[in-house]
Amino acid sequence: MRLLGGRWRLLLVSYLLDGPKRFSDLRRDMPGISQRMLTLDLRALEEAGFVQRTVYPEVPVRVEYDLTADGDRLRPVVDVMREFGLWLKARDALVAHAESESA
Amino acid sequence: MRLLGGRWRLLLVSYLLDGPKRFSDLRRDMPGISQRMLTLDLRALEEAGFVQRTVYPEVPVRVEYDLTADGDRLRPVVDVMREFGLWLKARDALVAHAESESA
DNA sequence: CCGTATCCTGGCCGATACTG
DNA sequence: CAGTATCGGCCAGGATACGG
Repeated sequence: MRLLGGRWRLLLVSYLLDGPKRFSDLRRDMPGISQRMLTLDLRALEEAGFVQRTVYPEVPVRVEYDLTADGDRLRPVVDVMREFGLWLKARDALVAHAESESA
Repeated sequence: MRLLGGRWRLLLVSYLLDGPKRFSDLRRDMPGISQRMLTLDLRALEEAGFVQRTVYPEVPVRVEYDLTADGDRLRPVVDVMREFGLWLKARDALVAHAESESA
């Protein structure tokens, strides 16, 4: 939980599971995240050995983020969390519907 | 993550998966948690419909916490997190060992 | 035994401005 | 394009004391 407990990290990993992404790709995928948090979370995942950062010295510069083999170990975690999240959303929608019926 | 992101909640659920527990049982199981956080997290899980709280009006009073059917849906989440946590711990132990060798 | 009330601290996180 | 620097709000979480 210390590693994954942040608001964005697991979501970030879930996008990287699809393949390498550029910084701007991730910003687009995650509307609402600040540049600062994206950087901080990427750095934390990099230090933990889950993300590989590659800089291509072009102009303008291109930076790619990719999961390492260790990072790919997060796939089952992401999958089960995603499944649970969907179920939870469906359940709460049902509850809300039932309440509007009785009202 | 909003629901489960706290430091203790998933651990709390993992203990409740074994069966109903009393407040004092949970305090024993989770050394380091404050009475305050235990209460707050139990209340949050109760409000979310994952935990059933039962008060037995004896003297002294006995209170039991049990997972609901919905709460039991967290079992796969707990399982996968536990597995990942164990793997991570083993990996970091290996890394620490390798570093002490090279030093 | 099972809490609540109160106070306090650290760090998550966002907003904004600036740079190679 | 891909960041860094700085400031500040807010809230999770801990410590302590008290109550039914």
